[in-house]
Amino acid sequence: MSVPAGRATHRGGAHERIRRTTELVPPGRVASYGQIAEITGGVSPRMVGYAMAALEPGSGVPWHRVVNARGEISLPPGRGREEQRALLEAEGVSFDERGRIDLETYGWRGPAASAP
DNA sequence: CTTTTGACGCGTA
DNA sequence: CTACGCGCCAAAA
Repeated sequence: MSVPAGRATHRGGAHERIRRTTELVPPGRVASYGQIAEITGGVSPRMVGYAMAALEPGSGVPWHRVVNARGEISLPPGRGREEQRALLEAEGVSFDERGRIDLETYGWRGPAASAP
């Protein structure tokens, strides 16, 4: 164990771990920033947002499946808000009149839900 | 080394 | 329902 100690079990960028957790979200489902943070561990919901903001186009990360705790798209208009909604609707995710997603229906159940 | 820049969540009124 | 404040931390220049 030649690890410097401190930090989580793995080192590397916090963004990298967040990115990996985000990639676990299956199509047609959405996860909140807080949920991604909780699953990643050791990071705050804020950090997830910061990590998403640092993503590059074509990174392969399903960033569009990350929404806020209310089931709304957090991106500001003109910054990809419409694009995120279009991507989600293409996966079968429905929005209500207020532009919100029912997390009880489309919310991701966590990595355990993907594994029997 | 310092400074800048952000895609949140939650409590309280 | 709205509004405001606080906590939180990293990566890039």
